[in-house]
Amino acid sequence: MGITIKQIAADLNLAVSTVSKALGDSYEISAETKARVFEYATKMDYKPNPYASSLKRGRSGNIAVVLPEVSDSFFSSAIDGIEKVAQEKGYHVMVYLTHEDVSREASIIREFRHGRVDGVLMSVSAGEKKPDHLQDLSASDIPVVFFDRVYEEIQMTNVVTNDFESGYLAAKHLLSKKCKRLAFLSLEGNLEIISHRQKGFEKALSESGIEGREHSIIVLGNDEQENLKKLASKFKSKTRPDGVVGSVEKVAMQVYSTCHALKLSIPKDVKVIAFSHLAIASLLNPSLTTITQPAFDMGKMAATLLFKSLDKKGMKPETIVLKSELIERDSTRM
Amino acid sequence: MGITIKQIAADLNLAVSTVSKALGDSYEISAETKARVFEYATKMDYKPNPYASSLKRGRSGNIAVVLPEVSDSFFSSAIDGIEKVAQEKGYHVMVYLTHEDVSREASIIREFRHGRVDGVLMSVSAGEKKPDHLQDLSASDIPVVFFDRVYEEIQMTNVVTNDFESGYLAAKHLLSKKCKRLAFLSLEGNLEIISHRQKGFEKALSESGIEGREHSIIVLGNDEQENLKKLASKFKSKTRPDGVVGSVEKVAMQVYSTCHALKLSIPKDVKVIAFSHLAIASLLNPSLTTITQPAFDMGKMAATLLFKSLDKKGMKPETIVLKSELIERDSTRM
DNA sequence: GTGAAAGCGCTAACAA
DNA sequence: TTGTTAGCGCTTTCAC
Repeated sequence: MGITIKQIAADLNLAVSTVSKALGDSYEISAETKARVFEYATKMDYKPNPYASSLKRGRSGNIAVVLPEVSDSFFSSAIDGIEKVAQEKGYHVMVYLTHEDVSREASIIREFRHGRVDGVLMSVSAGEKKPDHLQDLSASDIPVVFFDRVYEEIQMTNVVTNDFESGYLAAKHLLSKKCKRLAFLSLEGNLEIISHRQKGFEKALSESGIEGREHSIIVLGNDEQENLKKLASKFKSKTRPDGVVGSVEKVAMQVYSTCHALKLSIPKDVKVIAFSHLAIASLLNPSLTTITQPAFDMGKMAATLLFKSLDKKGMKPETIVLKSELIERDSTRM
Repeated sequence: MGITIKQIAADLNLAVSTVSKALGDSYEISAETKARVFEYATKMDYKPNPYASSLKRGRSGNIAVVLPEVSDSFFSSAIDGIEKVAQEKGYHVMVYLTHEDVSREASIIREFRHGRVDGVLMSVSAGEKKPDHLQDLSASDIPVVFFDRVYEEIQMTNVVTNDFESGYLAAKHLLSKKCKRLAFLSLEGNLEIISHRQKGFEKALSESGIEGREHSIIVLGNDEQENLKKLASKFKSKTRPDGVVGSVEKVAMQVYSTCHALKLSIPKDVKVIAFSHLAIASLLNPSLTTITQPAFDMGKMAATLLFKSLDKKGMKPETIVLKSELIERDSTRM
């Protein structure tokens, strides 16, 4: 371990507190002493022990990022944004993955109430159970900002995109391409973000006048093999959809796999549009029409809001809405 | 913040040390007292303040993961593996991104020598500067495990794949597909992992008997636009390669972009094989032949080795080699 | 079997 | 301007 303040004090014949103040550039300390201390500290590569400071000040300098997974391109970009802001602010980022497991999420979060982190950024995991732990977290005095997958039951600071509108536009897009039987690929587990997208989707359908029974909602889970089976059977049936909205990236990729396996042509047999942030959407076979969220900016924004409320406690919860963008590519071309 | 040991002691009319020992399940404490303490602690949801323990024991319970980026599928899978092991061990994972910036990497690492983390997992960033900071880090008493992008000058524990052999096989693969002008897409910045792959590539060429001037090494950088320009000019030239080895995922995607833009057919005009961990390689246009590293397992292995050396200090540096797998897809089919 | 006390490294009120 | 001291919450010797 590095040198301590105590050691510096001894070496320089000063009191510990003098050194501490000098390092903190306190007005109480003479320029001369400060210079001596700084010089020596630099020379010895002094860095404060983070845990001693944390203990004393009640701040750790760490923030937590709690996510379902990191291999989704949305989340990895969001981390990028978060990490950037954190580095600028001198904070350290602890990453926790829930893998959509609510009980794991709960036990992760419980750890936070005892000082390991000063604030939490979170995208909640899908799951059926009542999220008491989120209530607890928000009731604690540690600031939390939700992003993307928020939980509206509790009033918190949220960073989201225009999901309802995007779901609406996605369906509209497919309808404009003459699709007759639309399917919305949902994700099991009560995510508000999914249901907003779905409601937008449904609104477009009801406006279209085509009656509902032609359309379908397919609820997929966390098990890829299961999903592929479910999709295959749906896509082999008489009522195969000719237009599909993927509510998250993963399910869109599963549709691609299914169509490849069944030798269905995208976009001829099935048109596909998906909520996705994939940088390489344009390189897919065929290139994928996406509703792309500003993932990096959402991460940055969420982190910025978190730091703001760390600076001055007691900020009012607010909800920031960033816009997603529909980018048409070959998977929905006529 | 939660309740403290002191508070428990007061509430239960015990000494602080008694409570501490009881919670530590010390043999000195009577079963009865332990029971009382445990019960009360559970009821009050007591969790030790991590910084107080850290300060006292000299261990933080945190590990650092230092990576170039998180949006590469190799790294995100590796994080997955690391995080899994860490969660099992009760450790917390701090993520730091260098964005291939050596000086940023250096300043990140410097922070570690003062107790914030107990150990470091690292994949070094590409860069020209002499990595003194890595020397320093390895000289410090904090355990470090390098994975994938290691730095062989210093004897450390490493987790790598069979890069030389894979580079060799990649070139062999292209040669077996009748490619005549091979190109190796390198990454600027002296990464050993890249040069191993390149040396394997070159060995295959020299064995093939085809003379070297037909082949090329294209060195790409961190700026995507620059790279695309460089690739476009290369691919428009007379000496356009008809077989390409992408040394990392990103450059392979840039080749795809370039070919799409120039309307070159993969695999007819150019065959492409790349080091990549993309789950959706099979969904690309065309599906991409890959050399796939066991990213998740490498992360797990690296973390496991780190925890092992945290448990008992002074372990000998070792190098674990995991095997990559060549998966042929359409991008190299004849 | 329990408690008192020192101290991890740092900060901050107070004294000199 | 500098130094003394107490204490953040916890662990760990050592005494009772």
